[in-house]
Amino acid sequence: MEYFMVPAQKVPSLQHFRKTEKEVIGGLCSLANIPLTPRRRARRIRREIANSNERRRMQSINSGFQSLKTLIPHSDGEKLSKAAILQQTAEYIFALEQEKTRLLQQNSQLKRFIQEFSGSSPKRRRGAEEKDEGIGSPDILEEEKTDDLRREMVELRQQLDKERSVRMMLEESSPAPTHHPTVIVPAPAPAPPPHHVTVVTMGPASVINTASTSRQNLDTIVQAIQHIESIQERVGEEEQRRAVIVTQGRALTDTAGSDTASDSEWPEDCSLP
DNA sequence: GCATCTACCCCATTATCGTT
DNA sequence: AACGATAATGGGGTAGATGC
Repeated sequence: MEYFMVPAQKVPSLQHFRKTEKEVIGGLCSLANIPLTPRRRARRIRREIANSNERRRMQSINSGFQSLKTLIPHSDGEKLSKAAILQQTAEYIFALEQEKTRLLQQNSQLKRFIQEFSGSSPKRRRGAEEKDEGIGSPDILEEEKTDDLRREMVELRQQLDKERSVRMMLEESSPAPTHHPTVIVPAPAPAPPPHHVTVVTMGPASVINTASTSRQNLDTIVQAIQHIESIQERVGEEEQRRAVIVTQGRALTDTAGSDTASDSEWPEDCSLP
């Protein structure tokens, strides 16, 4: 994180970064020891960088899938393909929306009951009595109405308790959604113009954005170097193995004419001018 | 305005690995 | 062995930035 805190004067401009990038690329080529024309060499490096970027992109997509997986109810250790994760997420959202609608309806129903109860205040009741005077027995009607409401209230309360217990059961059976830290992928927001950007003039978020972009570029190059190094290592190991075989006087005749690992690794580059 | 570069996205292909 | 899922890779398309 120290990387992001460097004072503006000490932060190299992207122009400078490009220069160092070229140096790194030059180093990469010499490191790989590949007999390439400069154009092909550059192309090769660009491809490595593109591959690294693509790898990172896929990783971010996968981390998104993992985040989704933690949010949908599923049993621990259950294997879910990406397609299954998407489908189940859609189903889960649909179910949640339905439940929300149902709860909202229930809520408004309860509100209506409350209003009716508070509405049947002594004052209003008295008025009703005056109006109904002589027509029948208002007290009995009022009692019936109250009984009905009471019954409905009890039913609703039972329904609510039932819902609650079902929900508790569901929560216990399915793992609680754990919010693992997800890989934060820089938003595809247009990056500020490289040459006009200094850390001084930008807000903290922009600083992090630009710095993280540079950091990512560096990471990409480092990954490319590591990739080429690993290829070299494999080639070296292969050569060592062959040397051992030769010194032991048990060299295989077909080994001499076979392609090297590097040949198969760089087919296009070595076969074309 | 145009050519070039770069980053990003998308797709097809291939390799690998686990499951049936 | 067949099959499905996934990762890696190569290559094309495109939008935005930049230099001329």
